[in-house]
Amino acid sequence: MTDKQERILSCGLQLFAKNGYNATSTSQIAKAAEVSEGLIFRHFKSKEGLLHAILKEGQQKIDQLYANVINETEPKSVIKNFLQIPFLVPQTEYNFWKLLFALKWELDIDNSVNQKPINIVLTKAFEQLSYKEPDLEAAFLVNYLEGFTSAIVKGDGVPDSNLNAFLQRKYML
Amino acid sequence: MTDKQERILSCGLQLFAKNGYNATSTSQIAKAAEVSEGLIFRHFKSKEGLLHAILKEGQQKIDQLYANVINETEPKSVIKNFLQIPFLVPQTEYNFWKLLFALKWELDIDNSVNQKPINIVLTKAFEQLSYKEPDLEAAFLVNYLEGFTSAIVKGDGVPDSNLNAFLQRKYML
DNA sequence: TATTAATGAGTGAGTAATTACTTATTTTTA
DNA sequence: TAAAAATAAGTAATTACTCACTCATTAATA
Repeated sequence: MTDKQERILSCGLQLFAKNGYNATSTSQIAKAAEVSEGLIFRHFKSKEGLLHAILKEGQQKIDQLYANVINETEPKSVIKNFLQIPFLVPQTEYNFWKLLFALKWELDIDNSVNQKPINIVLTKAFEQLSYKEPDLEAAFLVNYLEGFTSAIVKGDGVPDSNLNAFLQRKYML
Repeated sequence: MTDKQERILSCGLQLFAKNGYNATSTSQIAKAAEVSEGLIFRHFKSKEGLLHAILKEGQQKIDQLYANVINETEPKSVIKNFLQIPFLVPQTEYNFWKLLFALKWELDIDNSVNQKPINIVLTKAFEQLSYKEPDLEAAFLVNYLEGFTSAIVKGDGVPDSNLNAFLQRKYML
């Protein structure tokens, strides 16, 4: 991975996140990365190739984030860690999350593959805590977190921890 | 409002919702509406002008949807009606909601203007029901509904009423 | 009432600029 | 010195938008 290659990835992420995939041209990326436009196509074949390279790089970070939930065994900690997810994202990675949310609508790139195992683990946790309808409890929280994450990534400020503290009380975590 | 004018609005909404604003060209819209491309600019001045005309037309439907919550006085009904919102959207209007969600990321057109009064009314409802932290209860549900609505509009199927029934039990509505 | 003037809807053929991408060539590196 | 990295200068296609024009209907005038 050369220096210019990294700059293309970085500037590509930045511009895609800020202005959207379709509204960002390869010439803009080249100019921002101080690189000839042709180099983008030499390294990534196409504009879409560049996008997927960017996504692949970020996927590791997502997996790492979800690992705290999936690898946890104690049911209360599963729920607690799940609700903590948005607070574990460093602000430097907000661009990547912004891009993910946008792509869900702009193209049909859906990242919900990772959400199925989360849902299962979460359901199991509520089950162990003797909740009457564990699957619906899980679905409820998953939808909440989607909305919450969307809001903080959109506003790109530090997430409000009051709501999280409130939920920890509510669910006695 | 002439027939062709209506066709431009309708096809514009359809294509913007399906493929995104930036990925839809005015020539595509003209072809779909069986209209000369120039007519779009005669009536709506610009591509962005067309977009805003489409949004203005749909805004009424949103206001109508939220009215059931804001005009309600009985606190339990406020919460109940709020949670009902996604089920009141006819499938014929899914395109419009899809467009709203996409625009939130693609351009910076935010529709959260309407959400502030909802939040206030919802907080007041929890207050009247003697919840200890009504503002956080409201924020929790607002985030949930954002995630839930996003999911059903994205999957454009009929929303699952199980989750809603579950919440009505949970909050004793 | 007959004629003229004015208006708005609609079209088709343009425009310059930008798009994603290619190719031939040069520079850098191992 | 051979291979890889990088560039400059292209390409055809598409973009949002404009222009000059026709046609039909309505309003004003003689």
